[in-house]
Amino acid sequence: MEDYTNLEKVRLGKLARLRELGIEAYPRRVERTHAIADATEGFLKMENEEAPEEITAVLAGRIRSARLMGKVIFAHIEDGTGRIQLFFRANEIGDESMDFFQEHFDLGDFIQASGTIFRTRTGEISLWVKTYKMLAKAITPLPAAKDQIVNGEVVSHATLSDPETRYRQRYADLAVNPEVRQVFRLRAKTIRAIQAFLDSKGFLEVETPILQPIYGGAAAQPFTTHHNQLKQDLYLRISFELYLKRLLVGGFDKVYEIGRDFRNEGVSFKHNPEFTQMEFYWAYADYQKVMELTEEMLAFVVEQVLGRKTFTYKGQEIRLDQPWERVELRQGILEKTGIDIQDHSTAAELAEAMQSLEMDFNPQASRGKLIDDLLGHFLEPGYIQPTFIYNYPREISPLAKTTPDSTDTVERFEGFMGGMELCNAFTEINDPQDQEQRFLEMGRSYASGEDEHHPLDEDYLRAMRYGMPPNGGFGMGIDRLVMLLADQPTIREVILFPHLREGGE
RNA sequence: GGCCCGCUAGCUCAAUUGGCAGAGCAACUGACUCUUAAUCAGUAGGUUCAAGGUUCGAUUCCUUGGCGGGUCACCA
Repeated sequence: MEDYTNLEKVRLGKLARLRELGIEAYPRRVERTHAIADATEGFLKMENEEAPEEITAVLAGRIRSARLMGKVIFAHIEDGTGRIQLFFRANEIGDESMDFFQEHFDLGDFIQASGTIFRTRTGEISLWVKTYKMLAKAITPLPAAKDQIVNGEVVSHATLSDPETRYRQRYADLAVNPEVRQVFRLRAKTIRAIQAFLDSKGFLEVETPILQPIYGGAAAQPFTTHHNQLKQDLYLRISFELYLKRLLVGGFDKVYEIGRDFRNEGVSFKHNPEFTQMEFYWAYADYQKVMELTEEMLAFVVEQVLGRKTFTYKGQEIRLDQPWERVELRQGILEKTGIDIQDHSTAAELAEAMQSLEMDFNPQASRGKLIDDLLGHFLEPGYIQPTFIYNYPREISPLAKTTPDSTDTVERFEGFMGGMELCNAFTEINDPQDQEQRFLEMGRSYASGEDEHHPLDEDYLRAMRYGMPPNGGFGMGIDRLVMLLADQPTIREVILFPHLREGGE
């Protein structure tokens, strides 16, 4: 058992005294009649009536502040719906009951209090307490215990700000930082809005395996695990793509999934080892149609979540009330670097041309990879307003169809916003022989690297041989979208329990 | 993985050139019958991330390690 701090020992002493008195500090049952917000709302309604009647309520919540003034006590309690002031006065409840509160209750404890709702002389809606009882004794003090409500906004005067403690003890962070709770409400709303949009367009939400015998659909290192009974190695999925497209073969024309992907790679402000992705696949559509749907979807989601079609991210206004910028990748690179990738058909030539640029790159990289590097370095950070970059190198897009007039460019686009890649989509390959060829090419290029081999998904090819409708596919990082909407600088602020290295305490 | 920065009381932070480790809030004792960062008086609270080194003396300087943050690299 871990050592208790002095502050905790004091509270354990209070807990022990409660037990000596035969008082249950963690009772099973609560007699609450109103959520705090409901009680407040009811009082406001009643106040405006001709013949107001007294509102009696039993409220429950966590004690967030207490002002002990001898014969009178003010305290604020908070539940999931809001905050209200409790008012205790010796005249009503007696000295003994006043002392009992002062001796046994601390900030952070959960309390039940019954009484009538009224306004104090300063106008604050409060509960005039007649009886009260302990609901749960807190042993450890909450880290930030001082805040104030000014014009309905909570102003913290002492706050939990150390990021490590905030992420490791998210419960404490959430308990004391209401704006953090707000981020996760916004996150839930965002996901609901995406579902509402896709549902309204006739998409079916499905669930596909997270434990997969073969991983695929993206370029990433997987996490591996093992099924003991079956003596089988398994991978945590790195994308949903190949399973969702199997469903198109099965006759579902429009499917989507929102769920967790796992990538065994570096961690950064925009990368967490597990992250939430949304992918949809749309039969009889191509990447142009997907682009249009993307515009419509994001405008809808932003409006649903924020109530308007513009928002501010890192101090810049981002507008979803107009069509996205559309830039062909080749043109974009030409404009920003002066290099026309069309003029450099091999990796060596392109690398040569890139020597003059102020940028580090691996001269051994493939042509596609170099083009992607140029995009990431010179274009991506500048796309604050919603922008589609389209027509990508074939060799970094093994699941996308080529454009009609080219053998090395594919019908693919990525969407950018706030200087970040947000989504990725293409006209999907549905020719099984083309797909097999692409897999084999990827296999070769991986084999030339050393540690990585990309397994060939034979079952996926078998599915495609049964006939797959032409389709457009789409993937979007939900965490990044939430970062944008909640104006948060790192992915850790939008994931409840972000990954941290073990230990540290 | 490289580089830079940080780690001091429960929380937020100080500490001069290397010279007795401090403040506000929280806690404890007391006063106070409409306060709201309540106020007032008093008390207590520390393995300064860890280990080692230099020194008469280390929160401070050096080495190694841990964790976090930033950044670069990696991430078709």
